[in-house]
Amino acid sequence: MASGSVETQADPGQRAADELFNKFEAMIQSGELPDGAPLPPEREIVERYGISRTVVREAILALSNKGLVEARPRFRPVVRKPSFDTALDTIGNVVTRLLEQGEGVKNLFDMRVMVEVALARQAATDANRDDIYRLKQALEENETAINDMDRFFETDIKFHRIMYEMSGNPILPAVHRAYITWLQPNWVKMPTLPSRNQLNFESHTAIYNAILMRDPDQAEVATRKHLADAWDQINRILMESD
Amino acid sequence: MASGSVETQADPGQRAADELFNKFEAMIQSGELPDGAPLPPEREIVERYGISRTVVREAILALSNKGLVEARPRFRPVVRKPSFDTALDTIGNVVTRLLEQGEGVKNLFDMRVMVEVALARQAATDANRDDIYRLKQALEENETAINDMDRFFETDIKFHRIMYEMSGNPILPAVHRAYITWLQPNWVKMPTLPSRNQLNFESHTAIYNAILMRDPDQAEVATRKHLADAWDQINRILMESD
DNA sequence: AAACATATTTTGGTATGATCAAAATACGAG
DNA sequence: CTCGTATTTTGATCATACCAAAATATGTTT
Repeated sequence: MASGSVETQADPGQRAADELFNKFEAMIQSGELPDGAPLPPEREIVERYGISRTVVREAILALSNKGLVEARPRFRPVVRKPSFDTALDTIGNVVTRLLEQGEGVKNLFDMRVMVEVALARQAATDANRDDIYRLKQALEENETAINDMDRFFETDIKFHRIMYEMSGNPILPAVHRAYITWLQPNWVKMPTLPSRNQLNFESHTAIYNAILMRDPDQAEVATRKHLADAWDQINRILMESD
Repeated sequence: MASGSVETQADPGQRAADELFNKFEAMIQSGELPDGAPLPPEREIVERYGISRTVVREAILALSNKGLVEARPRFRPVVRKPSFDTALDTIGNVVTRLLEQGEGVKNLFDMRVMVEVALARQAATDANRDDIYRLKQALEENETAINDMDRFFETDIKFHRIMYEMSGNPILPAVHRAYITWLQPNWVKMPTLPSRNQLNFESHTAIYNAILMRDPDQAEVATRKHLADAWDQINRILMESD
């Protein structure tokens, strides 16, 4: 298995750019380059490390591609501390392409259903008073927004977000954001009607009630129904555009 | 708002390298550059598109960073058709760093539990004869390997993999692979004993039986217990190394 | 003729230096 | 102090060159 005894720690055969990349990655990780700070000018890096600009650019490119810094075309790259969010952002492009083919969207949506069902069950079992309060809050906001398309959209997402947050696992809100980001484009084409808002609000209520009653099975049923409705609507749109 | 009349379709402000990147991405997507094919030499690309090598390199760099091609240091980059697997590979580095801090590993593990519980429940509800046969097959392989550490390890993973595959959703096997890849490093330090293998095999059996009995609740219980055991062992190791 | 060793050519990685346009900054007028 | 303009920085791109490793061609041995 092991190949040699070259002990430059990781892999010695790496290019200079990789080495620089690692240095910056470490600096970002350690906070020496705080979140939001701009990277030094390329030429400065060049002389500080005694390497060519080519290498510097490639390293920065890599940082950018991996989401460790945000680099708008002509601007100084800005540090973005890595998080699960940025990690998911990084693969956004690729995922988007993947979704375009075959059952892509359906598969991702199914994953979402799976996760949300699990969250609902978990909530029904474990949610504490505070969680439930927050959920209720969101539900009420949702209700007051039934006639305001934009706000309903927002509060709808928020209700779900709280479900993800209730898990207490910081990975899950990131997953939620990813679902939103990746599935949204398929949603927006959908004409929103107040009647649909009303329906969705009722679905949310059903989920909330099931959680309140500490009934995982009911929470699952309500969640499935809610998402199945949503899928129906999406699906109808997708069919039309084919 | 709108700046100019530069109509390079999408967003004109992109760098030359991005443009080239997109071209290659399209070629990969369309199969014009089939999976496994090496990219043309840099200098050839240079003259074909009339751009500088800098740009070519940056574009290739980006392809590499995003996982669309695989580029070992001194070798010609090789096309790797994007898939959920490669997408997850892409963020592997970052995720690994993220896991190192705080409750990272625990959080990812909890996600895994959540997903596998959902899979087990789903399997108990939906698994068809063929699925169950494959699972049984894996279970038997698992049993015969109890005294062979390496093979047990393999068959252990395979058992779980089949659970992920049974979902019929191609995203899930990719997720499984990601879990394995990201959590593995924390596992390997763990001394494996035949007695532990025996225990794990029994856990697998319990899950299998619950699915066979079409009992989602029992499938959930068995899965939770199995993974909780695994976590106990991991945790013990992590504690020691602190 | 096949296998192997060696000489050539190709090609990726890196370094320099230069140019251009846009961004950042300094500066001066109102 | 604010705003517009002149300077300076700086990112993006290009052209060229060199080196070492990889790919390939060539010749030698069995």
